[in-house]
Amino acid sequence: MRRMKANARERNRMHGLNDALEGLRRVVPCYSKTQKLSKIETLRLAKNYIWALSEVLHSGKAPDLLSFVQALCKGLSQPTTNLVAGCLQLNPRTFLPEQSSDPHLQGGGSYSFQGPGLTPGLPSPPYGHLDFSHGAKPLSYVYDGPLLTDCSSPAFDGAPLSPPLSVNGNFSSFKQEVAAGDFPFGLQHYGPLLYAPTHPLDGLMGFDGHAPHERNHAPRERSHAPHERCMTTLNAIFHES
DNA sequence: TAGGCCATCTGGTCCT
DNA sequence: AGGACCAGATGGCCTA
Repeated sequence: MRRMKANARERNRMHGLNDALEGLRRVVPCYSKTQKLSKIETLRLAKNYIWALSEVLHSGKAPDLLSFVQALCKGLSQPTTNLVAGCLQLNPRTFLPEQSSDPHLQGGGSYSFQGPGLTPGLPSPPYGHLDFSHGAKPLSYVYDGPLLTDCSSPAFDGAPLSPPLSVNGNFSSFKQEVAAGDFPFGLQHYGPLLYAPTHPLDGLMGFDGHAPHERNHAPRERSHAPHERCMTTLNAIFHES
């Protein structure tokens, strides 16, 4: 009997852990209900995302899109990298050195974006890590197509991405909390690029089409303090640049 | 079929 | 003593 009770507690505990992880999935880039990131990839992407945003805050400058995506993808598996690239409507081959024809990407060298990287002393992921020999590239380098997101149009030439993903899944959980012009983390900087709608929040529905209010969340209290200060700072940074 | 991912069970350890 | 936390083992499911 004690063992059964302990098992039930452990089950509940793990469910709580999974719920928290699902919450994390919703706030990192590329949230999709149909193509869920694995637990480990969710944690890695979250770590990269935090680091990339911190870097933006620290530097006070808006990063170019390629640097940002590279930071996000550092240490991620190839499928997850494809997913992130697909979310941002980029061709992963344009920032994966082993797949690029760019002479700058050949002959080794390390990507100068000193991201979170691998924890010293810990084994490398089995799938390797991104190793860039070039610095940031202008946006036109990575993407020369129409800049408006249209999930129905081919965003890149044949790179496998199934099912099609929308960047709009990103930040979807903030939709109910953020007013127009107050987009989290200043990403309205990329509005014309990433969001087809004119309103910065119009595109926040993920491609699998659930609205945040459909989720079974208890109404959350808005926390104004550090979160909003952060947003304000980042908004200012993106607007200035 | 192998490998990745996951949920669950289980026993050990630590904390209250 | 009981609960929380952790890591190892196991089996199921899915995909390449």
